[in-house]
Amino acid sequence: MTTILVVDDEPAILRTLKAGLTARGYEVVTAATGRAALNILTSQIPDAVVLDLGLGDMDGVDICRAVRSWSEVPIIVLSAEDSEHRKVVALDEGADDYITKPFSMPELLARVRVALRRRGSTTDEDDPVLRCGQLHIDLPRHAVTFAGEPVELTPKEFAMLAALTRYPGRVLTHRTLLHEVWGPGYDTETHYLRVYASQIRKKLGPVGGQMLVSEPGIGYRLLDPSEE
Amino acid sequence: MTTILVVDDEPAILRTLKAGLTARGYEVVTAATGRAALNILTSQIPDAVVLDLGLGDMDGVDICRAVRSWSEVPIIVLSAEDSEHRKVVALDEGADDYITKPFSMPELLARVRVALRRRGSTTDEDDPVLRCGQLHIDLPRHAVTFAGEPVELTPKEFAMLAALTRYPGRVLTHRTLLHEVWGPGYDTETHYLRVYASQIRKKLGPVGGQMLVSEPGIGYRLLDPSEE
DNA sequence: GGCGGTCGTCAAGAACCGATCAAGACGAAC
DNA sequence: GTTCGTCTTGATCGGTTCTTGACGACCGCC
Repeated sequence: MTTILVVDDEPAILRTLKAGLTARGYEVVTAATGRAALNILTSQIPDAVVLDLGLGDMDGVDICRAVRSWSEVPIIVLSAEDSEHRKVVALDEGADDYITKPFSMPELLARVRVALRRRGSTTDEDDPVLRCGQLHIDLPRHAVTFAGEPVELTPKEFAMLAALTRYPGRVLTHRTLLHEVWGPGYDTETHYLRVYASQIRKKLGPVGGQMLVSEPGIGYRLLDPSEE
Repeated sequence: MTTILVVDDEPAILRTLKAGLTARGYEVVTAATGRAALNILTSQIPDAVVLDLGLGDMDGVDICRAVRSWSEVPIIVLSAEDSEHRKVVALDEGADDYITKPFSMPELLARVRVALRRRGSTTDEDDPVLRCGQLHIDLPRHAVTFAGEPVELTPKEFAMLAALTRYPGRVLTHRTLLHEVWGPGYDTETHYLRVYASQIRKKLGPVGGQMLVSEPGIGYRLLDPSEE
């Protein structure tokens, strides 16, 4: 879910913006004061910020500067002033875009899309990898290694092991696992689990295989060595 | 040295822009036609582009779209038209900003700084030639070579191979590939992928063909020799 | 010790998926 | 309108994976 923080002290504009953005499927968080906005931005960073410069309690430019000290979240500034100097200052202090009121909703939405597009394309960090002891599961690559050695798993085997690795050390019930891997309607096919548990253990080798333990009558669990 | 490409067919504006940007220490390259601009952009990618939409020989939006197929260079669009629809289209087709003429030089400079600031933080060197082992893909020219030998690909084949080469060694899911090449609405047509994977392998030859491997049940992947 | 329940392993058939070939549909260029 | 190249769709083959059944091991309980 893409979340957008909208900051404006005029309830009418706030309402319009929220409606327009929500209609496009964004999750909208609102703030009516600069203080409230900063509070939100220190706890959960949204995917973009739409910020009215003319707030009651503080200058929008100060908010830009403050936010920029800890986050690169795109900021789209709205302002009633068409002052060139104001624009330049806001843009230089961290705003990514500056729209002069009155603005059109389609244009604002287009500029929001631009801001989000950029964010999406630069998410070039390393893959999120699930770990449990020597077991590494790279979800986007669908690659599994144990003690550095690659492990070849079939799709179902992979799904089952990934489900277990998501909650290291915790028991997943038969039902939960079947639901996760086979989908609904397989709640009673516990035999599948035995077969796949066996194959996974075999493929993980004599050492790794011992990580996958069954809790009789309940389900399966992946031992988390960091907890022992 | 920071280089900016300025595209405008009116000599007077071109001169003004060049003077303003040069005074701020940027290296300025100019083009008076869309064709000239694309020529420059296929060989050396500047750090930012200032593009007038109203060119004599082609529509600026088409330039945006074309450039976006191989580069993420920031594009700031200038236009005499204040049409909302035009703005939305340009922004959605790849423009990063849209300024309506007449504009002020300080504002333009501020927006150029915003564009460059972003680029600076995403150390994302913009090479229009993708490489993966002996495979070279020249995006702007739609040219592919393997081991120096040219490979003739159809548009769809090219798009699919380019998508894979953008992430060497990574699995792209069936969904992702279909989305990338055929657009939304083809999520289930995995047969297309098999047909095209087969054709690409054939055209890459016995050696190159082995680079394209399928991850059963998941998607396809281009082997990255530098990783093995 | 016998018995029912659960778990683990093995193996075979079925179902599915991927690769390839080939023919028809479609669209652009002339 | 014809021709050419590309895209789409169908058919088939070979291989892998999934499902299913059989069987033995283990445990707690009567």
